[in-house]
Amino acid sequence: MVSKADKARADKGDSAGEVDPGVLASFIGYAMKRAYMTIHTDFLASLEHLGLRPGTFSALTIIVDNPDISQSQLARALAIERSGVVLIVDHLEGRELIGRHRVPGDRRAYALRATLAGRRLRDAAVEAIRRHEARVLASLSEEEQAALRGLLARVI
Amino acid sequence: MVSKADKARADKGDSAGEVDPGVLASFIGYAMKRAYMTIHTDFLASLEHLGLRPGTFSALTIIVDNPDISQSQLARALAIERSGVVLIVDHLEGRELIGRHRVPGDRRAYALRATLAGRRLRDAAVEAIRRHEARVLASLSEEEQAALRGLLARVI
DNA sequence: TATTGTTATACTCTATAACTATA
DNA sequence: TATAGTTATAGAGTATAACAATA
Repeated sequence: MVSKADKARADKGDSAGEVDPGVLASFIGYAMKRAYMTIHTDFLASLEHLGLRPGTFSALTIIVDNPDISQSQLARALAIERSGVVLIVDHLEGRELIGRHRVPGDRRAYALRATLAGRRLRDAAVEAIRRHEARVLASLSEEEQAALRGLLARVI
Repeated sequence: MVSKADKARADKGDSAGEVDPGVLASFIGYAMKRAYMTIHTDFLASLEHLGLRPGTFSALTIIVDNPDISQSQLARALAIERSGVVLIVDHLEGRELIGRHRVPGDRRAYALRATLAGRRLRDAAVEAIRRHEARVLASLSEEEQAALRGLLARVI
């Protein structure tokens, strides 16, 4: 059965669903991208109220879990260039979420450490992300989530 | 046993592996991002010799599979703004991979159609991507690839 | 009034290269 | 010579807003 709205859209050649994904649908990478984008959009929204973006959250949580990490080590952990880390660390330091401390014995490097406010914000973000993941993966059972996790790990 | 190189790195605090992923490792979204990035990097490399990027490839293959699609429809299919489509279509048209044809009865819109060269380049890209996927998913059996595909579809 | 395509503009993320100070 | 951090700059991708032509 074709609804009036469907017919109107079909007549105008204007339905989003009418576009054939074609060969794209046969690529597992296409499904991966769509799933990633779906999750990522909700992920962004779930962190927005805390003033965090993916890059700032990742950096903050790694610093919390690795006290006295250097900027170069952080760059490798985030898989970005050191020049990019400077901007993120500037931002986090400006918000007093982390501090740049001197390293005894190497005056080139900084030892990055989260402040109390930084640890608290990280914990709040983790809670927000747990709620986000529960929301986004609601259609999968515990077993299926574990299976997905395992398959993704095998790809990496 | 600790190798000389490992010891040197440990002494310098310089091993990439020494950074604790911490709570990040407990997020399925983190595994998804890493798997997506791994695949995406190889995907980019697999299209480079054809002069295609993800955006230009996606647009080209959708145009091939949907002759006479409009730019607005293409924008919805790619989930980007119409202004972005203009640039991609300009590029593909400049390389004579597609043509902008007039639509009888609506002088506002274009009907996009791939040229012979466009269809051939699309087919070559599909072959390159099939090789890329075989490479990237080599660690998974056919059944596991199907399982991954199904789980990703459920997330979308 | 609404839609199609277009232009101008800006923002985010990331990379490259050159620089300084230290090692 | 090599490394840690910094700065300046540029590129890709995308978004927003305003516009002309057409519906």
